[in-house]
Amino acid sequence: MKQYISELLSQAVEEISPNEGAQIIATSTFDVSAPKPGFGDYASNAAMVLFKQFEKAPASNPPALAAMLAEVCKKHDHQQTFSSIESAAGFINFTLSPEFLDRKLYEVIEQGDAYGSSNFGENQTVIIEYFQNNIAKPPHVGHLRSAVVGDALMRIFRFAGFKAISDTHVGDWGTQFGILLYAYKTMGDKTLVEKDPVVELNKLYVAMSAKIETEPALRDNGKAEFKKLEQGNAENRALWQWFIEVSLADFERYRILLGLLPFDLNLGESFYEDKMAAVLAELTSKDLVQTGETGELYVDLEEQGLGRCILVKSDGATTYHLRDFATYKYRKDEFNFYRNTYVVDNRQSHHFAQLFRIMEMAGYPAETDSVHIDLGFMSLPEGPISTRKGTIISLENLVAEAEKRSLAIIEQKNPELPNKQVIASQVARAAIKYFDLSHNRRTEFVFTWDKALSFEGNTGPYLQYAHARIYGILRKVGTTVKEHGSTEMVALQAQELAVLRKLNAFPEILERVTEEYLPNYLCQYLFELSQTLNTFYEACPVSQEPDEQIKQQRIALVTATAQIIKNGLRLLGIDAPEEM
RNA sequence: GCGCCCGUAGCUCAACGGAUAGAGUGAUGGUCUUCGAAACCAUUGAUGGGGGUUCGAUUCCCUCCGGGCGCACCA
Repeated sequence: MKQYISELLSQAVEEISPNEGAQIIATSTFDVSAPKPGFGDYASNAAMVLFKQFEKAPASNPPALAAMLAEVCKKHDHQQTFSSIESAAGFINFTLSPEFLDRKLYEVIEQGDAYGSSNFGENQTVIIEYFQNNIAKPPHVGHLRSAVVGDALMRIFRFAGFKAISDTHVGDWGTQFGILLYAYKTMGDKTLVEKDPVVELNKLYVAMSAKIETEPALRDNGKAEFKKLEQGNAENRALWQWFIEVSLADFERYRILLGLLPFDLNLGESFYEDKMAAVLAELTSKDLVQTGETGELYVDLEEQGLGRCILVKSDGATTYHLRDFATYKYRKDEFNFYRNTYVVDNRQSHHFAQLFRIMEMAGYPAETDSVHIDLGFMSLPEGPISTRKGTIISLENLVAEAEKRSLAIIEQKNPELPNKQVIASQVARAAIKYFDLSHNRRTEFVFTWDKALSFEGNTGPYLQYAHARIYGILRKVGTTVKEHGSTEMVALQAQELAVLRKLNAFPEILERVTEEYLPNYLCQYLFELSQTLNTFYEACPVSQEPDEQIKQQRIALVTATAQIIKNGLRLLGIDAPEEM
């Protein structure tokens, strides 16, 4: 639609100014965007932007030019897509006609679950790395954002015609595993660990970290254990393998608990173990690597304000930087990606800036083909989340608490509901996930139970409720939508038009999400759609509407709305129950 | 010291350089014998300070104030 409007406008400019028009269109850009309510469905700033480009302006000022352009556009809108094209304060506002919106309505119904999907992505590959868990650490509420944002992006990118590939990039390598090995060997109890592996291993790691704090020399023992692991020591390898096994099984449990898509790849950092030497050699051959005072190898980025980036420590062990270089290269070679993305909190911005910069210096287009989808990180009222200090809220507790609260509400509001448990868990997950998804992903926020588990206002359950109410109506009327054109179109109420306008915007919203990696746009849209819908049926009866034609039209309207809410929620990884 | 992010209503958050800065929550008042009150309606209230660029700035630039994060051998 924006494309169509741009063409109308370009054509109009050329017509108004036969001499300069074509040239100006070729060299300038103007916007077509969705304005605030009251200014039509689309608005363009073409008149204001283009006015000063003219040597001999066809009008005396931008508003006058806007008026001229609006007139010409109207003349060329042969399909009568718009009921009005008007200029106001220099803008040109396009209002979609009820006939167009009505056709759109049936398009939604016909396409059903596929409505909003596109081949926008042209099957290009997008790698999305998220939910980066560490071996031997239970995921907690701080991992939630990466998980739900990454999961939503996966779904949205696939829907938009990209080939999206997920990778958890499991943390299974590095000094911390040396520390864990050292802890297990000196303090571990095998039978205890076998009972509840991840929790017990985490306890060991926490305990050793505390010891190191008071006795820093112990750290070297941990580093030595990692060195042994890296050099292939059999005992360390076996233990490490065991840690990975139990941890991966545990992560799978969490994935299901949160209702996330299965992961395509779980390539741990250790996967790149044999791929680091080649990258190091490549960077060295490109003259990027220097040797430091104690023998460490690094890339100097001081001049670019990015400090130094250590690749190999003075004890010969590799760093995660080097592993990330190998990761980039592996992904590039293996998948020839269009975009390589990392859904990681913004404390790692510096790391990714270094990574992308160095790859650029080595001749890869990393600063354009890779994106750090940075997240503001979550803290608790008592301060930052800290595994060491034990101030963590486990995902299990979070989900359990949410289910408890949602079940209590169901008991109170809809005690006759069948499958209460199932619905309660769908509603609970909706509340938790939507809470994270609805914030701009960069926003830092403080987690509080009551906010994260709210069921009223701009929340996941609000959207589910709007959806379930529509199904309530459809159950009541007992008929489905008649074929388009089987009844005459009747004049629409303001509230009906408001809903139709919203329906039309869905595909454009999805496009924006893929351009900016911001799922909160979709949340905002679905919330506004649901609000518009709620307002609509406060004013317009459906099942009790006496006029059969109006009734049919409204059935189509709510059916299409339910479809979009359902599609939208699905893209966010949220279930849309028909009753709740 | 250097770098990145942020500052919007009492609170929590939106706003692709665009028009009258939107929601939620809270508070107050109203709406269920009429399709589901997890809802709806009404009232309330905000861009940290100062410069600049622009026809137009919450948005871009500079500066000050305030907050968060990172910066050479953790990941």
